[in-house]
Amino acid sequence: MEDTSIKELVDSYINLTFSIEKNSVQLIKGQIRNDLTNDQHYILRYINQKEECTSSELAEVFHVKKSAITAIIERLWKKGFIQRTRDEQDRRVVYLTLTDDGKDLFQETELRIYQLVGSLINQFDQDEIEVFMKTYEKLNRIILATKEEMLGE
Amino acid sequence: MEDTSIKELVDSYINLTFSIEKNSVQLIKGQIRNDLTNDQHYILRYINQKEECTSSELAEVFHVKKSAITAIIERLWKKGFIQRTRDEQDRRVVYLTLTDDGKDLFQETELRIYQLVGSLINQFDQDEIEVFMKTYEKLNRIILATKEEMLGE
DNA sequence: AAAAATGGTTCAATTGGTTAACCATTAGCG
DNA sequence: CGCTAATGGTTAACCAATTGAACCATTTTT
Repeated sequence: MEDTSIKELVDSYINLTFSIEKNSVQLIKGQIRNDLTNDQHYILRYINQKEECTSSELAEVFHVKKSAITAIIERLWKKGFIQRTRDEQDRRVVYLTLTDDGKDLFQETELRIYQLVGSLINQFDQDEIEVFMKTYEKLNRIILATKEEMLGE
Repeated sequence: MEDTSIKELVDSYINLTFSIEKNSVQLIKGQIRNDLTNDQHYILRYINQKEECTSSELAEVFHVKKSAITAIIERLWKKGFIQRTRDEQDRRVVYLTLTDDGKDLFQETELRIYQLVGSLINQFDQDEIEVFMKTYEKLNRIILATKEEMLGE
C-alpha cells in the first residue's frame, strides 16, 4: 500500500473515531440520570459485575490514580449508591459494593443503555455484525499489545 | 435473532468500546506534549484544518457549552498557540487561528499520532480494513441519525 | 427606534484528574 | 523477633473541564 492511501486511511479512522466517540458519549448521557456522569455509571457497572471490588482495581481499569477513584467513590457514597466494607482479614483493604438504591439505579439505567445500543446494532445485518466484531476484537488486542509494549509491559 | 444473543452482543460491544476507548486515550496521550491534553490537541487540529473557526463552531463540534471553549482557548492562548482576530465586518465574531508556534507543535504531534495509528492499522490486511471501515462509517451515520432523532434534530 | 437574537466572556460551583505526603496495616527478611 | 518494604487507601493543594446564569457588545428583526 502506498503512503498516500495509508495517510487517507489514518485520516478517516481518526475522524470517524472522534465523531463516533463524541456522539456516543452524548447518546449514552441521554440514558443516564441527570445527577450521574457517564463514568460514574461505568463505575457502578464495574462494581456490580465484580464479586469483590477495590479502589486500586478501579484505578487500574479506569487508568486513573487511586486518589481520583477515592473522590468519585466518595461522591457516589454520599448519594447512597455505594457501600464500603473493610476486609477483616486484611484491614488495609476496603471492598466496594452497591447499595440497594445503587443496584436499582444501575439496573434501570443499564436497561436503557442496552435498549439504545441494541437499537443501533439492530440496524446492521448478521454478517456485517460478525465481521465487524471480529475486527473490533482484534483491534482491542492490538491496542492492548501496543500499550504494553510502549508503556513497558 | 433471539434475545440472549442480542444481549451478549450488546455486552461485548459495550465492553470492547470501553476498553478500546480508555486504552486509545492513553496511547494518544503518550504522543502529546506533556503540557497539552488530548482534547486540546484535537482543538488545535480542528482549528488548523478550518479556514475560519469560531468558538461557537467548536462548542457545537465538541458538544460542550461556549463558556467551556472560552476557557480552553484562553489556556491555549496563554501558551502562545492560538491567535484571536475580530471580524471587522461583524464585530461580534472572533476568528481563531494557530500561531506559528501552534502550527509547529500541532504538526509535530500529529505526525506522531499518525505514526501510531498507522502502525495499528498496518497489522490488519487490506480486506479486513476495507470491510471494517465500511461498517464503521455506517455506524457513524446511524449514531448521527439516532442523535438527531433523539435530541430533536 | 425598540426588541430580539447572536457571539463571546465572566463567574461561581461541581467533577475529575495529578502529585505528594501521609496513615494503617501487612509482608519480607536478616 | 523486630525493623524495613510494600500495599491499600485517604487527604490536601492544585489545575483542567464543564455547566448555568448573567452579562456585554453587536447585529438583525420587526
